[in-house]
Amino acid sequence: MFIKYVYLAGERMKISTRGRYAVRLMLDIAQNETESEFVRVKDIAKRQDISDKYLEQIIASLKKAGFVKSLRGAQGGYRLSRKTKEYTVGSILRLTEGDLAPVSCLEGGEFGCSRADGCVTVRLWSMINDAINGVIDNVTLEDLIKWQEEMPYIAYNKDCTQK
Amino acid sequence: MFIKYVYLAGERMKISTRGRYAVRLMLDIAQNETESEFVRVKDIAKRQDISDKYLEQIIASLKKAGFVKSLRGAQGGYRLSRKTKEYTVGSILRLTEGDLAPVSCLEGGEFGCSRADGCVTVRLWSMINDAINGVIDNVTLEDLIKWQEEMPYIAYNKDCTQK
DNA sequence: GTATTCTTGACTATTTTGCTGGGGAATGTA
DNA sequence: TACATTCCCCAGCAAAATAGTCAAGAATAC
Repeated sequence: MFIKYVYLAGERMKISTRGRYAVRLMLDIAQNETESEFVRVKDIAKRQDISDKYLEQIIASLKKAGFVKSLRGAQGGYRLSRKTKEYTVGSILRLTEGDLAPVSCLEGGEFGCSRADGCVTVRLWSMINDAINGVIDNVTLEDLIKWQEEMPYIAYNKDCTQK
Repeated sequence: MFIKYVYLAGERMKISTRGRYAVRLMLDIAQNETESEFVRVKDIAKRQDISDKYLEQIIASLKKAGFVKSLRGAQGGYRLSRKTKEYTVGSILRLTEGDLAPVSCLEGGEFGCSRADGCVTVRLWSMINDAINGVIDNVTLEDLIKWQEEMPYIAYNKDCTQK
């Protein structure tokens, strides 16, 4: 044993697999559902190369929020409950990641900070927050699909092979 | 015991205490150093209400990167090695938080993803990345100080009472 | 010489992440 | 009605990251 600890970059300010998988999940359903057919988790799992058990867990929160409809039993599965342009990426991410504010102070409610007005740095965090929201609240599932169609080669619809 | 588990929002997409403390630390030094005097960690810890042992750890990486100069012994302490406008918030955060890209694929180098070109979602993560960098790479320590001076009441120079 | 202050490195508790697995309930088809 | 299928719910767990703490040592000013 020569090396005991190897420093790898921290994982802060990262979107977790839950959030990323949720976006891919919704995108997959959007692209594979038909008038008459539901999309099975098992198939999504295979296409996206994600554990189906983990996907089940993630889709549960999407179901709970009414983002998808489900049907049990044979020929069952999931489908979107609205049109693709009605889902912003932000709405999907917030369901699975929680509030995306870079510091808790900004979250408001129980976790907000009462002294936020007097903090310089909070002004900074607030700017970061606005910048992030400016993107995720203005990109919809429809946009993602459009981007994919514009791609001249095979699009993986996988953000990465990595975790 | 009635409640066993309480679900609190996840901590993803959050700037860690290390990063937030580092910004406050630099700001504190900037505001308290003089021509002849260094700023002691102990004093910063007291002013900022952060454990001095923890601050020592954080300032070590700032020292290592040449962001601050130090002097040991009595009357020793730390001071900035450059002008306040030469430190962007991004440079400070990246030192303590690592790369701030929201997904590893974007980091390039060892952690980058070779297939990034073919991913729709990566285009999205990339937009978020640009938005974040657009803020943190354009705000300097000098700006923070200016903001604080503009504040009509006592500014805490603490982003929060919270962790 | 002595008090002070930085410097280094190891250690630890807690939380979060990223899963896995078991069993049950509903549904369509034969 | 039997049965395979599919969603649904809950429990648990290993690895990693976070947010520190602790102890001992080296340099410096007075």
